[in-house]
Amino acid sequence: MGASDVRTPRERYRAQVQEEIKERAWEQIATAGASALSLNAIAKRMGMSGPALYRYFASRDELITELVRDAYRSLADAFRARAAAGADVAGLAQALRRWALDDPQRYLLVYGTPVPGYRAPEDTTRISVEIMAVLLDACAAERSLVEQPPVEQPPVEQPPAERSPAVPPSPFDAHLAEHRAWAGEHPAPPAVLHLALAVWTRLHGVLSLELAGHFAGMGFDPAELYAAELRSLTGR
Amino acid sequence: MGASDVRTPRERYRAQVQEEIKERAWEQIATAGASALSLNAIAKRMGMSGPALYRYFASRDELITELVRDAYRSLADAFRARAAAGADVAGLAQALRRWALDDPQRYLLVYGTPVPGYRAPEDTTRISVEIMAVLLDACAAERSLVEQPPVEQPPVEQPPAERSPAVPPSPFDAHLAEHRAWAGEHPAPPAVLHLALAVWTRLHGVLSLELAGHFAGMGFDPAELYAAELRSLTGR
DNA sequence: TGTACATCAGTGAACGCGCGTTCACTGATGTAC
DNA sequence: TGTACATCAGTGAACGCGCGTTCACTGATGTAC
Repeated sequence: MGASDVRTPRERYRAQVQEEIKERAWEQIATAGASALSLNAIAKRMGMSGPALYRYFASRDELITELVRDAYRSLADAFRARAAAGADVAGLAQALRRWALDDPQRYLLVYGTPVPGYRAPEDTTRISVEIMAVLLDACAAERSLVEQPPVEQPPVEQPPAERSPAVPPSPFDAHLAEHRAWAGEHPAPPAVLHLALAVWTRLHGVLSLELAGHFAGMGFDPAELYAAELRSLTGR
Repeated sequence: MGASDVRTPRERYRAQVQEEIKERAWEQIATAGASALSLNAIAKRMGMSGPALYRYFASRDELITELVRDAYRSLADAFRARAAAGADVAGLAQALRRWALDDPQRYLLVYGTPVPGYRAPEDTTRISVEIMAVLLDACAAERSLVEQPPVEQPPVEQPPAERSPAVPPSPFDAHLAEHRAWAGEHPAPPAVLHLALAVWTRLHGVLSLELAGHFAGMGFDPAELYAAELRSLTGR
Protein backbone atom coordinates (compact mmCIF):
# COMPACT_ATOMS: atom_id res chain seq x y z
CA MET A 1 0.00 0.00 0.00
CA GLY A 2 1.03 3.66 0.32
CA ALA A 3 3.13 4.42 -2.71
CA SER A 4 1.48 1.69 -4.75
CA ASP A 5 -1.92 3.31 -4.16
CA VAL A 6 -1.12 6.12 -6.58
CA ARG A 7 -1.49 3.64 -9.39
CA THR A 8 -4.25 4.52 -11.76
CA PRO A 9 -7.14 2.09 -12.22
CA ARG A 10 -5.62 1.13 -15.54
CA GLU A 11 -2.31 0.31 -13.92
CA ARG A 12 -4.05 -1.68 -11.25
CA TYR A 13 -6.06 -3.63 -13.79
CA ARG A 14 -2.94 -4.26 -15.81
CA ALA A 15 -1.07 -5.62 -12.79
CA GLN A 16 -4.05 -7.77 -11.94
CA VAL A 17 -4.24 -9.40 -15.37
CA GLN A 18 -0.48 -9.86 -15.40
CA GLU A 19 -0.80 -11.66 -12.09
CA GLU A 20 -3.54 -13.92 -13.37
CA ILE A 21 -1.45 -14.84 -16.39
CA LYS A 22 1.32 -15.93 -14.03
CA GLU A 23 -1.08 -17.93 -11.91
CA ARG A 24 -2.41 -19.79 -14.93
CA ALA A 25 1.16 -20.31 -16.08
CA TRP A 26 2.02 -21.97 -12.77
CA GLU A 27 -1.04 -24.17 -13.02
CA GLN A 28 0.06 -25.22 -16.46
CA ILE A 29 3.62 -25.89 -15.33
CA ALA A 30 2.28 -27.95 -12.47
CA THR A 31 0.39 -30.27 -14.77
CA ALA A 32 2.62 -30.46 -17.82
CA GLY A 33 6.04 -29.16 -16.84
CA ALA A 34 7.85 -25.98 -17.69
CA SER A 35 8.81 -26.94 -21.23
CA ALA A 36 5.13 -27.35 -22.12
CA LEU A 37 4.26 -23.78 -21.13
CA SER A 38 2.13 -22.26 -23.88
CA LEU A 39 0.89 -18.69 -24.17
CA ASN A 40 -2.05 -19.75 -26.31
CA ALA A 41 -3.18 -22.33 -23.78
CA ILE A 42 -2.99 -19.76 -20.97
CA ALA A 43 -5.02 -17.30 -23.01
CA LYS A 44 -7.64 -19.89 -23.78
CA ARG A 45 -7.99 -20.72 -20.10
CA MET A 46 -8.47 -17.05 -19.32
CA GLY A 47 -11.12 -16.69 -21.99
CA MET A 48 -8.90 -14.43 -24.07
CA SER A 49 -7.38 -14.69 -27.49
CA GLY A 50 -3.73 -15.67 -27.76
CA PRO A 51 -2.30 -12.40 -29.04
CA ALA A 52 -3.84 -10.51 -26.11
CA LEU A 53 -1.07 -11.79 -23.84
CA TYR A 54 1.49 -9.87 -25.84
CA ARG A 55 0.17 -6.74 -24.15
CA TYR A 56 1.62 -8.15 -20.93
CA PHE A 57 4.67 -10.18 -21.91
CA ALA A 58 6.86 -9.56 -24.92
CA SER A 59 7.39 -13.27 -25.48
CA ARG A 60 7.10 -16.71 -24.00
CA ASP A 61 10.69 -16.50 -22.77
CA GLU A 62 9.99 -13.26 -20.94
CA LEU A 63 7.11 -14.89 -19.11
CA ILE A 64 9.30 -17.79 -18.04
CA THR A 65 11.97 -15.36 -16.91
CA GLU A 66 9.40 -13.58 -14.79
CA LEU A 67 8.29 -16.87 -13.23
CA VAL A 68 11.87 -17.85 -12.43
CA ARG A 69 12.50 -14.44 -10.92
CA ASP A 70 9.34 -14.70 -8.80
CA ALA A 71 10.33 -18.15 -7.61
CA TYR A 72 13.79 -17.01 -6.51
CA ARG A 73 12.32 -13.90 -4.93
CA SER A 74 9.78 -15.95 -3.00
CA LEU A 75 12.43 -18.27 -1.58
CA ALA A 76 14.69 -15.37 -0.67
CA ASP A 77 11.81 -13.65 1.12
CA ALA A 78 10.90 -16.81 2.99
CA PHE A 79 14.51 -17.24 4.09
CA ARG A 80 14.92 -13.65 5.21
CA ALA A 81 11.67 -13.72 7.12
CA ARG A 82 12.65 -16.93 8.88
CA ALA A 83 16.12 -15.62 9.64
CA ALA A 84 14.69 -12.36 10.97
CA ALA A 85 12.52 -14.46 13.28
CA GLY A 86 15.67 -15.98 14.71
CA ALA A 87 15.72 -19.24 12.78
CA ASP A 88 18.89 -21.34 12.79
CA VAL A 89 20.06 -23.73 10.08
CA ALA A 90 17.38 -26.23 11.05
CA GLY A 91 14.76 -23.49 10.79
CA LEU A 92 15.93 -22.55 7.31
CA ALA A 93 15.97 -26.19 6.30
CA GLN A 94 12.39 -26.53 7.45
CA ALA A 95 11.45 -23.39 5.52
CA LEU A 96 13.13 -24.76 2.41
CA ARG A 97 11.30 -28.04 2.64
CA ARG A 98 7.98 -26.36 3.15
CA TRP A 99 8.64 -24.01 0.26
CA ALA A 100 9.54 -26.93 -2.00
CA LEU A 101 6.61 -29.18 -1.09
CA ASP A 102 4.22 -26.27 -1.23
CA ASP A 103 4.79 -26.05 -4.98
CA PRO A 104 7.11 -28.73 -6.33
CA GLN A 105 7.23 -27.30 -9.84
CA ARG A 106 8.39 -23.96 -8.47
CA TYR A 107 11.29 -25.69 -6.76
CA LEU A 108 12.10 -27.72 -9.85
CA LEU A 109 11.96 -24.67 -12.11
CA VAL A 110 14.75 -23.15 -10.05
CA TYR A 111 16.82 -26.12 -8.96
CA GLY A 112 15.77 -28.86 -11.35
CA THR A 113 16.98 -29.81 -14.80
CA PRO A 114 17.42 -26.54 -16.65
CA VAL A 115 14.99 -25.69 -19.43
CA PRO A 116 17.03 -26.56 -22.56
CA GLY A 117 17.54 -23.37 -24.54
CA TYR A 118 16.71 -21.05 -21.69
CA ARG A 119 19.24 -18.64 -20.23
CA ALA A 120 18.55 -17.23 -16.77
CA PRO A 121 18.86 -13.45 -16.41
CA GLU A 122 21.64 -11.87 -14.32
CA ASP A 123 18.96 -10.67 -11.98
CA THR A 124 18.39 -14.14 -10.56
CA THR A 125 22.03 -14.74 -9.72
CA ARG A 126 21.83 -11.68 -7.51
CA ILE A 127 18.88 -13.15 -5.66
CA SER A 128 20.56 -16.51 -5.25
CA VAL A 129 23.56 -14.73 -3.74
CA GLU A 130 21.11 -13.13 -1.34
CA ILE A 131 19.75 -16.54 -0.39
CA MET A 132 23.25 -17.88 0.13
CA ALA A 133 24.08 -14.92 2.37
CA VAL A 134 21.21 -15.76 4.70
CA LEU A 135 22.37 -19.36 4.79
CA LEU A 136 25.96 -18.32 5.50
CA ASP A 137 24.86 -16.21 8.45
CA ALA A 138 22.96 -19.11 9.91
CA CYS A 139 25.89 -21.45 9.33
CA ALA A 140 28.28 -19.06 11.02
CA ALA A 141 26.02 -18.93 14.07
CA GLU A 142 25.72 -22.71 14.03
CA ARG A 143 29.48 -23.11 14.01
CA SER A 144 30.15 -20.75 16.86
CA LEU A 145 27.41 -22.53 18.80
CA VAL A 146 28.69 -26.07 18.57
CA GLU A 147 32.39 -25.24 18.28
CA GLN A 148 33.24 -26.59 14.89
CA PRO A 149 32.00 -30.08 14.32
CA PRO A 150 33.64 -30.87 10.99
CA VAL A 151 31.36 -31.43 8.06
CA GLU A 152 33.59 -34.26 7.00
CA GLN A 153 33.23 -36.69 9.80
CA PRO A 154 36.33 -38.55 10.93
CA PRO A 155 35.97 -42.25 11.70
CA VAL A 156 34.87 -43.07 15.20
CA GLU A 157 37.72 -45.37 15.99
CA GLN A 158 40.26 -42.60 15.55
CA PRO A 159 41.64 -41.98 19.06
CA PRO A 160 40.19 -38.75 20.44
CA ALA A 161 43.61 -37.82 21.77
CA GLU A 162 44.88 -37.37 18.25
CA ARG A 163 42.32 -34.71 17.61
CA SER A 164 43.80 -31.32 18.21
CA PRO A 165 41.42 -28.95 20.03
CA ALA A 166 41.17 -26.90 16.87
CA VAL A 167 40.00 -29.46 14.33
CA PRO A 168 42.41 -29.52 11.38
CA PRO A 169 40.77 -28.16 8.25
CA SER A 170 39.61 -30.75 5.75
CA PRO A 171 41.10 -30.78 2.24
CA PHE A 172 37.97 -29.09 0.95
CA ASP A 173 38.19 -26.37 3.61
CA ALA A 174 41.69 -25.68 2.35
CA HIS A 175 40.38 -25.52 -1.20
CA LEU A 176 37.61 -23.14 -0.19
CA ALA A 177 40.06 -20.84 1.59
CA GLU A 178 41.41 -20.04 -1.84
CA HIS A 179 38.17 -20.22 -3.80
CA ARG A 180 35.75 -18.12 -1.85
CA ALA A 181 34.86 -15.46 -4.39
CA TRP A 182 31.26 -16.73 -4.49
CA ALA A 183 30.78 -15.73 -0.84
CA GLY A 184 31.37 -12.09 -1.76
CA GLU A 185 32.09 -9.89 1.22
CA HIS A 186 30.89 -12.43 3.72
CA PRO A 187 33.57 -12.88 6.42
CA ALA A 188 32.78 -16.56 7.00
CA PRO A 189 35.80 -18.84 7.52
CA PRO A 190 36.26 -21.82 5.18
CA ALA A 191 34.59 -24.25 7.57
CA VAL A 192 31.43 -22.15 7.46
CA LEU A 193 31.52 -21.91 3.68
CA HIS A 194 31.90 -25.68 3.62
CA LEU A 195 28.97 -26.15 5.94
CA ALA A 196 26.75 -23.91 3.82
CA LEU A 197 27.57 -25.84 0.66
CA ALA A 198 26.94 -29.14 2.43
CA VAL A 199 23.59 -27.87 3.72
CA TRP A 200 22.62 -26.82 0.24
CA THR A 201 23.64 -30.01 -1.55
CA ARG A 202 22.48 -32.51 1.08
CA LEU A 203 19.04 -30.97 1.47
CA HIS A 204 18.72 -30.60 -2.28
CA GLY A 205 19.78 -34.20 -2.73
CA VAL A 206 16.88 -35.44 -0.63
CA LEU A 207 14.34 -32.89 -1.84
CA SER A 208 14.98 -33.27 -5.54
CA LEU A 209 14.82 -37.06 -5.47
CA GLU A 210 11.66 -36.87 -3.39
CA LEU A 211 9.98 -34.40 -5.73
CA ALA A 212 11.02 -36.43 -8.76
CA GLY A 213 9.24 -39.37 -7.21
CA HIS A 214 12.30 -41.55 -6.78
CA PHE A 215 11.38 -42.51 -3.22
CA ALA A 216 7.87 -43.48 -4.21
CA GLY A 217 7.20 -47.08 -3.36
CA MET A 218 10.35 -47.43 -1.27
CA GLY A 219 8.34 -47.30 1.89
CA PHE A 220 10.33 -45.04 4.18
CA ASP A 221 9.30 -41.49 5.02
CA PRO A 222 11.32 -38.89 3.07
CA ALA A 223 10.74 -36.39 5.87
CA GLU A 224 12.66 -38.68 8.21
CA LEU A 225 15.56 -38.90 5.79
CA TYR A 226 15.48 -35.13 5.43
CA ALA A 227 15.63 -34.75 9.19
CA ALA A 228 18.50 -37.22 9.39
CA GLU A 229 20.49 -35.35 6.79
CA LEU A 230 19.84 -32.16 8.68
CA ARG A 231 21.19 -33.75 11.87
CA SER A 232 24.27 -34.83 9.95
CA LEU A 233 24.91 -31.13 9.39
CA THR A 234 24.01 -29.58 12.71
CA GLY A 235 24.92 -32.47 14.97
CA ARG A 236 21.66 -32.00 16.83
CA MET B 1 28.92 -62.83 -30.50
CA GLY B 2 28.22 -66.56 -30.49
CA ALA B 3 24.48 -66.85 -30.14
CA SER B 4 23.97 -63.41 -31.62
CA ASP B 5 25.78 -64.51 -34.77
CA VAL B 6 22.84 -66.60 -35.88
CA ARG B 7 21.02 -63.38 -36.62
CA THR B 8 20.18 -63.05 -40.25
CA PRO B 9 21.61 -60.10 -42.19
CA ARG B 10 18.21 -58.48 -42.01
CA GLU B 11 18.10 -58.79 -38.27
CA ARG B 12 21.58 -57.39 -37.99
CA TYR B 13 20.73 -54.46 -40.21
CA ARG B 14 17.59 -53.85 -38.23
CA ALA B 15 19.49 -53.79 -34.95
CA GLN B 16 22.05 -51.48 -36.47
CA VAL B 17 19.50 -48.91 -37.63
CA GLN B 18 17.70 -49.14 -34.29
CA GLU B 19 21.00 -48.36 -32.61
CA GLU B 20 21.64 -45.37 -34.82
CA ILE B 21 18.21 -43.98 -34.07
CA LYS B 22 19.04 -44.12 -30.38
CA GLU B 23 22.38 -42.45 -30.92
CA ARG B 24 20.77 -39.58 -32.81
CA ALA B 25 18.14 -39.39 -30.10
CA TRP B 26 20.83 -38.96 -27.45
CA GLU B 27 22.50 -36.27 -29.54
CA GLN B 28 19.22 -34.45 -29.77
CA ILE B 29 18.55 -34.78 -26.06
CA ALA B 30 22.00 -33.46 -25.36
CA THR B 31 21.36 -30.27 -27.28
CA ALA B 32 17.70 -29.59 -26.64
CA GLY B 33 16.63 -31.70 -23.69
CA ALA B 34 14.46 -34.76 -23.44
CA SER B 35 11.15 -32.98 -23.86
CA ALA B 36 12.25 -31.71 -27.27
CA LEU B 37 12.90 -35.19 -28.63
CA SER B 38 11.33 -35.43 -32.09
CA LEU B 39 11.08 -38.49 -34.31
CA ASN B 40 10.88 -36.35 -37.42
CA ALA B 41 14.04 -34.48 -36.53
CA ILE B 42 15.90 -37.74 -35.91
CA ALA B 43 14.73 -39.11 -39.25
CA LYS B 44 15.81 -35.97 -41.05
CA ARG B 45 19.27 -36.21 -39.52
CA MET B 46 19.53 -39.80 -40.69
CA GLY B 47 18.48 -38.89 -44.19
CA MET B 48 15.24 -40.80 -43.86
CA SER B 49 11.61 -39.83 -43.96
CA GLY B 50 9.75 -39.47 -40.67
CA PRO B 51 7.37 -42.43 -40.97
CA ALA B 52 10.30 -44.78 -41.59
CA LEU B 53 11.12 -44.73 -37.87
CA TYR B 54 7.81 -46.38 -37.10
CA ARG B 55 9.34 -49.59 -38.43
CA TYR B 56 11.64 -49.48 -35.39
CA PHE B 57 9.67 -47.84 -32.61
CA ALA B 58 5.93 -47.91 -32.21
CA SER B 59 5.82 -44.34 -30.93
CA ARG B 60 7.84 -41.50 -29.51
CA ASP B 61 7.09 -42.69 -25.99
CA GLU B 62 8.42 -46.14 -26.74
CA LEU B 63 11.69 -44.63 -27.94
CA ILE B 64 12.04 -42.60 -24.75
CA THR B 65 11.27 -45.69 -22.71
CA GLU B 66 14.04 -47.52 -24.50
CA LEU B 67 16.48 -44.70 -23.81
CA VAL B 68 15.58 -44.63 -20.12
CA ARG B 69 15.98 -48.38 -19.94
CA ASP B 70 19.38 -48.20 -21.64
CA ALA B 71 20.51 -45.49 -19.29
CA TYR B 72 19.57 -47.49 -16.19
CA ARG B 73 21.10 -50.61 -17.68
CA SER B 74 24.34 -48.80 -18.42
CA LEU B 75 24.67 -47.50 -14.86
CA ALA B 76 23.82 -50.89 -13.41
CA ASP B 77 26.48 -52.53 -15.60
CA ALA B 78 29.08 -49.95 -14.64
CA PHE B 79 28.30 -50.49 -10.96
CA ARG B 80 28.43 -54.25 -11.19
CA ALA B 81 31.68 -54.18 -13.12
CA ARG B 82 33.26 -51.86 -10.57
CA ALA B 83 31.99 -53.93 -7.67
CA ALA B 84 33.25 -57.13 -9.29
CA ALA B 85 36.66 -55.45 -9.52
CA GLY B 86 36.59 -55.00 -5.78
CA ALA B 87 35.50 -51.37 -5.61
CA ASP B 88 34.33 -49.97 -2.28
CA VAL B 89 31.85 -47.14 -1.75
CA ALA B 90 34.43 -44.61 -2.90
CA GLY B 91 35.01 -46.62 -6.05
CA LEU B 92 31.29 -46.71 -6.82
CA ALA B 93 31.05 -42.99 -6.15
CA GLN B 94 33.84 -42.38 -8.62
CA ALA B 95 32.10 -44.60 -11.17
CA LEU B 96 28.86 -42.70 -10.66
CA ARG B 97 30.53 -39.35 -11.15
CA ARG B 98 32.30 -40.50 -14.29
CA TRP B 99 29.08 -41.98 -15.64
CA ALA B 100 27.23 -38.73 -14.97
CA LEU B 101 29.82 -36.36 -16.43
CA ASP B 102 30.36 -38.64 -19.38
CA ASP B 103 26.85 -37.85 -20.57
CA PRO B 104 25.02 -35.35 -18.38
CA GLN B 105 21.72 -35.69 -20.21
CA ARG B 106 21.74 -39.42 -19.61
CA TYR B 107 22.08 -38.81 -15.89
CA LEU B 108 19.39 -36.14 -15.94
CA LEU B 109 17.01 -38.33 -17.92
CA VAL B 110 17.15 -40.85 -15.09
CA TYR B 111 17.58 -38.72 -11.99
CA GLY B 112 16.52 -35.26 -13.11
CA THR B 113 13.15 -33.59 -13.29
CA PRO B 114 10.78 -36.20 -14.67
CA VAL B 115 9.44 -35.75 -18.19
CA PRO B 116 5.92 -34.39 -17.55
CA GLY B 117 3.43 -36.90 -18.86
CA TYR B 118 5.85 -39.78 -19.02
CA ARG B 119 5.44 -42.92 -16.94
CA ALA B 120 8.49 -45.13 -16.46
CA PRO B 121 7.99 -48.84 -17.16
CA GLU B 122 8.14 -51.42 -14.38
CA ASP B 123 11.25 -52.76 -15.98
CA THR B 124 13.34 -49.80 -14.83
CA THR B 125 12.37 -50.14 -11.19
CA ARG B 126 13.83 -53.61 -11.31
CA ILE B 127 17.12 -52.25 -12.61
CA SER B 128 17.22 -49.50 -10.01
CA VAL B 129 16.73 -52.15 -7.33
CA GLU B 130 19.70 -53.93 -8.86
CA ILE B 131 21.78 -50.75 -8.63
CA MET B 132 20.75 -50.26 -5.03
CA ALA B 133 21.74 -53.85 -4.22
CA VAL B 134 25.29 -53.25 -5.41
CA LEU B 135 25.44 -50.09 -3.33
CA LEU B 136 24.09 -51.91 -0.28
CA ASP B 137 26.77 -54.56 -0.58
CA ALA B 138 29.48 -51.93 -0.71
CA CYS B 139 27.95 -50.07 2.22
CA ALA B 140 27.81 -53.24 4.28
CA ALA B 141 31.50 -53.86 3.63
CA GLU B 142 32.27 -50.24 4.45
CA ARG B 143 30.47 -50.50 7.77
CA SER B 144 32.21 -53.66 8.88
CA LEU B 145 35.51 -52.07 7.87
CA VAL B 146 35.35 -48.86 9.87
CA GLU B 147 33.21 -50.15 12.72
CA GLN B 148 30.11 -48.09 12.35
CA PRO B 149 30.81 -44.41 12.09
CA PRO B 150 27.29 -43.02 12.30
CA VAL B 151 25.97 -41.26 9.27
CA GLU B 152 24.48 -38.66 11.53
CA GLN B 153 27.53 -37.14 13.09
CA PRO B 154 27.39 -36.19 16.74
CA PRO B 155 28.97 -32.88 17.76
CA VAL B 156 32.67 -33.00 18.52
CA GLU B 157 32.49 -31.54 21.98
CA GLN B 158 30.39 -34.45 23.15
CA PRO B 159 32.65 -36.35 25.55
CA PRO B 160 33.92 -39.53 23.93
CA ALA B 161 33.29 -41.40 27.16
CA GLU B 162 29.55 -41.00 26.67
CA ARG B 163 29.74 -42.85 23.40
CA SER B 164 28.90 -46.44 23.93
CA PRO B 165 31.08 -48.86 21.93
CA ALA B 166 28.06 -49.77 19.88
CA VAL B 167 26.89 -46.41 18.58
CA PRO B 168 23.22 -45.93 19.47
CA PRO B 169 21.00 -46.02 16.42
CA SER B 170 19.83 -42.67 15.12
CA PRO B 171 16.11 -41.92 14.91
CA PHE B 172 16.23 -42.57 11.18
CA ASP B 173 17.90 -45.94 11.71
CA ALA B 174 15.01 -46.83 13.96
CA HIS B 175 12.58 -45.70 11.28
CA LEU B 176 14.38 -47.76 8.65
CA ALA B 177 14.29 -50.85 10.84
CA GLU B 178 10.55 -50.84 10.29
CA HIS B 179 10.49 -49.54 6.72
CA ARG B 180 12.98 -51.67 4.89
CA ALA B 181 10.77 -53.24 2.25
CA TRP B 182 12.67 -51.38 -0.49
CA ALA B 183 15.85 -53.32 0.35
CA GLY B 184 14.14 -56.56 -0.61
CA GLU B 185 15.94 -59.64 0.65
CA HIS B 186 19.12 -57.77 1.45
CA PRO B 187 20.19 -58.62 5.01
CA ALA B 188 21.73 -55.20 5.68
CA PRO B 189 21.11 -53.75 9.14
CA PRO B 190 19.40 -50.35 9.40
CA ALA B 191 22.68 -48.47 9.71
CA VAL B 192 23.77 -49.85 6.35
CA LEU B 193 20.45 -48.97 4.74
CA HIS B 194 20.88 -45.49 6.15
CA LEU B 195 24.38 -45.21 4.77
CA ALA B 196 23.25 -46.30 1.31
CA LEU B 197 20.49 -43.70 1.23
CA ALA B 198 22.89 -41.01 2.41
CA VAL B 199 25.41 -41.99 -0.26
CA TRP B 200 22.72 -41.78 -2.90
CA THR B 201 21.25 -38.45 -1.85
CA ARG B 202 24.50 -36.67 -0.99
CA LEU B 203 26.24 -37.61 -4.20
CA HIS B 204 23.13 -36.81 -6.19
CA GLY B 205 22.88 -33.47 -4.43
CA VAL B 206 26.30 -32.42 -5.64
CA LEU B 207 26.05 -34.01 -9.08
CA SER B 208 22.65 -32.68 -10.00
CA LEU B 209 23.45 -29.11 -9.00
CA GLU B 210 26.75 -29.35 -10.84
CA LEU B 211 25.12 -30.70 -14.01
CA ALA B 212 22.39 -28.08 -13.84
CA GLY B 213 25.10 -25.44 -13.83
CA HIS B 214 24.35 -24.07 -10.39
CA PHE B 215 28.01 -24.04 -9.37
CA ALA B 216 29.06 -22.22 -12.52
CA GLY B 217 30.76 -18.98 -11.66
CA MET B 218 31.05 -19.80 -7.98
CA GLY B 219 34.73 -20.49 -8.35
CA PHE B 220 35.30 -23.66 -6.37
CA ASP B 221 35.89 -27.05 -7.92
CA PRO B 222 32.80 -29.28 -7.79
CA ALA B 223 35.03 -32.36 -7.83
CA GLU B 224 36.49 -31.23 -4.50
CA LEU B 225 33.05 -30.82 -3.00
CA TYR B 226 32.11 -34.24 -4.32
CA ALA B 227 35.19 -35.74 -2.70
CA ALA B 228 34.41 -33.98 0.57
CA GLU B 229 30.86 -35.33 0.59
CA LEU B 230 32.23 -38.76 -0.09
CA ARG B 231 34.59 -38.44 2.91
CA SER B 232 31.62 -37.40 5.03
CA LEU B 233 30.18 -40.83 4.25
CA THR B 234 33.18 -43.11 4.46
CA GLY B 235 35.18 -41.22 7.05
CA ARG B 236 38.28 -41.63 4.91
C1' DT C 1 -20.37 19.72 -18.18
C1' DG C 2 -19.32 18.63 -22.68
C1' DT C 3 -16.50 17.84 -26.55
C1' DA C 4 -12.08 16.25 -29.09
C1' DC C 5 -8.46 13.54 -28.82
C1' DA C 6 -5.03 10.06 -27.18
C1' DT C 7 -4.20 5.83 -25.01
C1' DC C 8 -4.45 1.16 -24.83
C1' DA C 9 -6.78 -3.63 -24.03
C1' DG C 10 -8.36 -7.07 -26.76
C1' DT C 11 -9.91 -9.40 -31.35
C1' DG C 12 -9.65 -12.19 -35.51
C1' DA C 13 -7.27 -13.42 -39.42
C1' DA C 14 -3.14 -14.86 -41.05
C1' DC C 15 1.85 -16.63 -41.44
C1' DG C 16 4.98 -20.38 -41.28
C1' DC C 17 6.34 -23.99 -38.66
C1' DG C 18 7.04 -28.69 -36.86
C1' DC C 19 4.91 -32.17 -34.56
C1' DG C 20 3.04 -37.41 -34.15
C1' DT C 21 0.89 -40.53 -36.75
C1' DT C 22 -1.88 -43.17 -40.74
C1' DC C 23 -2.00 -45.03 -45.11
C1' DA C 24 -1.40 -46.88 -49.67
C1' DC C 25 2.31 -47.77 -52.23
C1' DT C 26 7.22 -49.09 -54.37
C1' DG C 27 11.13 -51.72 -54.58
C1' DA C 28 14.65 -54.44 -52.73
C1' DT C 29 15.83 -58.61 -50.14
C1' DG C 30 15.12 -63.22 -48.63
C1' DT C 31 12.77 -67.97 -49.05
C1' DA C 32 10.63 -72.20 -51.06
C1' DC C 33 10.25 -75.21 -54.63
C1' DT D 1 20.10 -72.43 -61.14
C1' DG D 2 15.91 -70.30 -61.94
C1' DT D 3 11.34 -68.93 -60.97
C1' DA D 4 7.23 -67.48 -57.87
C1' DC D 5 6.14 -65.70 -53.85
C1' DA D 6 6.47 -63.57 -49.21
C1' DT D 7 8.63 -60.37 -46.27
C1' DC D 8 9.70 -56.00 -45.02
C1' DA D 9 12.35 -51.30 -45.23
C1' DG D 10 11.37 -47.00 -46.73
C1' DT D 11 8.61 -43.18 -49.34
C1' DG D 12 5.42 -39.39 -50.10
C1' DA D 13 1.13 -37.51 -49.39
C1' DA D 14 -2.05 -36.40 -46.13
C1' DC D 15 -4.52 -35.43 -41.51
C1' DG D 16 -5.27 -32.55 -37.70
C1' DC D 17 -3.07 -30.19 -34.34
C1' DG D 18 -1.04 -26.43 -31.57
C1' DC D 19 2.57 -23.45 -31.36
C1' DG D 20 4.76 -18.32 -31.26
C1' DT D 21 4.16 -14.25 -33.29
C1' DT D 22 2.60 -10.14 -36.57
C1' DC D 23 -0.74 -7.08 -38.01
C1' DA D 24 -4.59 -4.06 -38.95
C1' DC D 25 -8.53 -3.26 -36.59
C1' DT D 26 -12.43 -2.08 -32.97
C1' DG D 27 -14.06 -0.24 -28.96
C1' DA D 28 -13.71 1.17 -24.36
C1' DT D 29 -11.35 4.12 -21.04
C1' DG D 30 -8.90 8.12 -19.63
C1' DT D 31 -7.26 13.11 -20.41
C1' DA D 32 -7.14 18.03 -21.83
C1' DC D 33 -9.44 21.99 -22.77
